[in-house]
Amino acid sequence: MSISDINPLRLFVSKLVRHSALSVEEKQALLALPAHPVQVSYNSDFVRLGERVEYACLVVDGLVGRFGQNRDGSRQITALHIPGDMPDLHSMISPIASSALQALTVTTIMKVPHSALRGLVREHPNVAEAFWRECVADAAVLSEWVVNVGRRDARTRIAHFLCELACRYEATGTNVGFEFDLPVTQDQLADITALTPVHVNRMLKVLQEQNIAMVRNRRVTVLDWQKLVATGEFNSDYLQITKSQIAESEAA
Amino acid sequence: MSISDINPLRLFVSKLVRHSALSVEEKQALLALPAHPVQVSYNSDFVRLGERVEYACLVVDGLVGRFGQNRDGSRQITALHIPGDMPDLHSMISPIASSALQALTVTTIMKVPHSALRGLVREHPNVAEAFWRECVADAAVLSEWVVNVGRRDARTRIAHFLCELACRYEATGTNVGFEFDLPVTQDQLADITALTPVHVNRMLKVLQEQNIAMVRNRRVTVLDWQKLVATGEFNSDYLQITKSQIAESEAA
DNA sequence: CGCGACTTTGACAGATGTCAAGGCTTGTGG
DNA sequence: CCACAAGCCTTGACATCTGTCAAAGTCGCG
Repeated sequence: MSISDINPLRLFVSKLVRHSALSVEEKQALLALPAHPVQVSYNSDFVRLGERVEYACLVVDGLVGRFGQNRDGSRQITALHIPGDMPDLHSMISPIASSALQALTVTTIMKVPHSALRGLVREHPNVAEAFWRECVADAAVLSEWVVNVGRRDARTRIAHFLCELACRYEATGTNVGFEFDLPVTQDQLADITALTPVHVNRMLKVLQEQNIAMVRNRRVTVLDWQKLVATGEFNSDYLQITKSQIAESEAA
Repeated sequence: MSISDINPLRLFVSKLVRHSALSVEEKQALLALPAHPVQVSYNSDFVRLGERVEYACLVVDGLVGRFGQNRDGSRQITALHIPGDMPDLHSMISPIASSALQALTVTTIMKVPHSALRGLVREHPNVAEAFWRECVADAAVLSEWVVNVGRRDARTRIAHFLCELACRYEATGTNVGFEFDLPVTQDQLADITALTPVHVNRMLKVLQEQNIAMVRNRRVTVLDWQKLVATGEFNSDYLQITKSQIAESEAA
């Protein structure tokens, strides 16, 4: 089953259910949200810094990065979003984009009008709370990224990122196991980890030589999950996902 | 007038009003929130990682850091909170602390029970929205910190931090101008900027030699604001504060 | 086949970290 | 009022990690 066969909103609802209890009606209202799919091409900004947006985006397929930029043009990805994520859910509350969103590969998103989101939230305060909680969860990830980029050396930093992504994919139930897609160039990985592409390359080589993980052809193969977690100093608590919650969300 | 003479909740309300329109009743309800002051001593964690908290904290006086930690014990401050901030407003929605809070100096906080916050929000959905928006604003700062720590060199990074703090203090109206308190040791500054204390010291020396800013005796003196902004590559947009909004909030 | 984008590698440079010693403040107790 | 201790700041010498530059190799695609 390809990811695109799933109702993309369903993925998002599963994600909400991981941290918020929703009634049947609330879930149905969410699934009934109007949304139209848009194909976004590789490397294109589909939300620009400072722009006022009228809709929030749901990632259906592909990968979306939130970008920060420097005077000298060097880029930093401050958040990475996989299918089922809404990278700018917060825009429904704060519609001036505080950073740009870019597709890191060919990706398809769905635009969900703010008007619909706001209507939904007005009817269902509990959903508002779930949305808010979702924003808080994203902030926890941001906070961990500050630590990652600030205080861990290159090899550790990359390992940590791979762990995070593996867990997040696992939680969606669509890309499970010790092998998953990472449709990202080493240049983009450098923008994620705040390293140079050359150094990313070196560290990936080391990770492979040490039989920890292999990144090749836009695909990650975890060779030794224990070691990867250890070298990444990874503790998944900040992601607020647990196996049991995943099982529960499946029933959504 | 000392900062502690102001009703601390008033500072917080002013902050909300910067981005959210609140009615008179809503403001009054906020100001009527029960809260009792607590003195927190230097370097003490008053919220621990993983702890379930029953109240959110309002910084009244002093400085609070949100901490991330590494296996090797090195620390990273992921957010800094000044008087008028609620460092863990989000805990009312997500009560398991995703990181520790520590006082960086002798500080006084007020504990506001979640029950009261949740009651208020139930009565006033518009306040819920303001709270949510406040959390989003905090996330925007986090995002900027990822860029700062990830992509700027040491001197730039420190300059950027000083600019941010100057603007945030200015917005509160309590610590205005080109000189402000920064009751923080160089070790703590290192934890904020993801540098070593030694290197922080070297860079502060450079900033002073270049007549940009002086940090001495827990106090910052901006020698040339233009230069500081330039060397920090600082653009205050992400803080979502403008002079006009400050004026407006004064009327709150 | 050949072009373009990406990856890989080596040699070298530069920024920041590490270690260690000494100087300055500040507060305390005699 | 002095002496001392503790914490903080400052500095220098040196180590290390990561960045820079440049060239060659690989891969996929038109």
